[in-house]
Amino acid sequence: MNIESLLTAKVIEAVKECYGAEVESDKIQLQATRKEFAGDLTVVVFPFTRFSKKSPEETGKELGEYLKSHIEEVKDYNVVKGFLNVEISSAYWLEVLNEVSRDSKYGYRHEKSGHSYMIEYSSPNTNKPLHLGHIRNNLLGWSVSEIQKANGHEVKMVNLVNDRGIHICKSMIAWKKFANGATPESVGMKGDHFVGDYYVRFDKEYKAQVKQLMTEKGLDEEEAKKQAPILLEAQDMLRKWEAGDEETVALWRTMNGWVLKGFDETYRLMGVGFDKVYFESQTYKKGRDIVLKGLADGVLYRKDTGSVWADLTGDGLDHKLLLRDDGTSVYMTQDIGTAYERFNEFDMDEMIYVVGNEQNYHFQVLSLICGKLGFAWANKIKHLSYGMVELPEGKMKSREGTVVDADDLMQEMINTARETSQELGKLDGYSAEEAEDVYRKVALGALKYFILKVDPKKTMLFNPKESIDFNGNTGPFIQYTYARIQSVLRKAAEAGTVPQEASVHIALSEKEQQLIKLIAKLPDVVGEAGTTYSPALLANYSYDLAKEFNQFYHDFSILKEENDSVKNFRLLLAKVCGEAIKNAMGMLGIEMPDRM
RNA sequence: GGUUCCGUAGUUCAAUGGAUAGAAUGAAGGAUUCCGGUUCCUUUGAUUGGGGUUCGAGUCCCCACGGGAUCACCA
Repeated sequence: MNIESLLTAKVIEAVKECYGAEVESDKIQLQATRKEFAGDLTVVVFPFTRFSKKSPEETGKELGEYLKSHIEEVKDYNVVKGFLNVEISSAYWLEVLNEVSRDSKYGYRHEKSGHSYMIEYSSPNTNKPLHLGHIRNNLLGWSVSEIQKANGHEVKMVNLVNDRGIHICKSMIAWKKFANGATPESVGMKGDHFVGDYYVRFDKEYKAQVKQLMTEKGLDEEEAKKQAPILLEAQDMLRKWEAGDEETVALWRTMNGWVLKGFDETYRLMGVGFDKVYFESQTYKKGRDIVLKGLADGVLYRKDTGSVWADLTGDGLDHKLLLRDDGTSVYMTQDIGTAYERFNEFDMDEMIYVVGNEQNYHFQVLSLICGKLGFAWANKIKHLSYGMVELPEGKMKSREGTVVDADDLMQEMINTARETSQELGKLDGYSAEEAEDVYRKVALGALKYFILKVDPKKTMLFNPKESIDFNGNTGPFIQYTYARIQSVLRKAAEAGTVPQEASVHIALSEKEQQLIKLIAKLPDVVGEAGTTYSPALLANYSYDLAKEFNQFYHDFSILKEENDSVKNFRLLLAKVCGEAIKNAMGMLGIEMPDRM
């Protein structure tokens, strides 16, 4: 039993004993004592004053006295205003340290929780490469999945690739017209970039045609936009695709193949992956039958023109189209269909969609309609919504070409890491390959940390230069601290000292105890996973830990300590701290280099 | 305009309704550097405004102001 639950139980007991009142455990507020006060854990006593009918100070003293005499580990207590600060014995903290040191997977829950999640993230379009916004999506999706796994939940990571529609046809038309049979291989490009270029090429041609129609034929802009020949060609191609035209489907298959191969490379470098990949081309017709059944059941209604709608005005929303006049599906219809199939297939406790906040409305409506259609799983649909990523130069706008490409960005980060590192020459003795591996870890660590440390729902500003700084609240700073710990341990090992379990007779200094306390907090931080910000919590926790270690390291001579048992204890503390950092950062997908 | 999210030091980010709102970075000064690009200390500086609920509000409620997103027979 850890000290928190013991304290909670005893406080309940004390309130009953002293004031004859029953309180529930969730009413007991325990928090880490602020540094400026003596003590380790603080009980907020305000809630009990209504039972004690005494001042907060007096109540705190009575409870403190009870705890002190009933719990061995409670060394002392003090009361400041309405806060009961409890001091825990050093022996307890040392035991915690020893316990943690035995568990290399510290921070992970080892038993299964029995809960299961499906997490959909990434969900790219196959007409252009991934950009900075996708990076936030991918990192969040992957990290949240890892955190849920660490909590003992079963997690299925899935990707729904949007591989059909007019946008794909645009790239296809442009390729047909302008490529002269070129392929990614023939021009030496990544497939997603190659296809993306033709998408841009389409847009350029389209704009030129619209302009031409306006000046030469005197059409107004709206009309010109509808009549541009290249757009008509793309629309025609979509019809052919849907009709299963062989040549069109073959081209579609080839070009999608190029793109997906490119995506795979990006995902690999980013360090994310999926248990299952869905393709919209295989699912886009789903949902239609469900909607028709809803119509038959009177949950939905049909307009004179033939289209099918859901009336959500009763829920403060609008009417939502589900089937067009011609009977075909829209995005919402497909999502209802895929959700239905997924819940049939896996019956998970929660289905989390990691999608940008521009689709908040969509998911609100999705859950609502599924509920109206009578599906029990409607409230298991969760939307992990995240804000846009902006750059110091301002917003990304695809129209203005200010979109930051994911591959380019990662490559630039790696280049920066290489330059900084080579200047400092700390990797001398490493082979070129080993060194490259370190640069990659640092670069991606910088990127991931910077993005994940921010509350997902907030619009954030990504500054590449700041992110790769070796100081401050950054990934590389934490990696650096970790590398230094490894270096100290190597040095110690060379001298023949390998940290063993620490003796319980050692007197702990404040700094040492502080560090142990922080390490002990890791499972709680991971346990926050239900909230959407848990990656941010973990990131900021890792930083606190690294910073605390630096202070600890600065204050004590680890390698020069002459007392063997003290030296052993400090080495052990360093080792455990390093492992905690590694585990916490691991859930963010950030790798720790042993040297950098 | 409707809906919704956000608004915290110069800047980038924190703060389960709890104590004197924390870091980082920037600027100024000082101390230290046991393998490390250090590290530490001091100074500077913030809850958009107004009401309300509460023992207690950056956090919850209402209003105003400012910003983002969304409001397609696109996905």
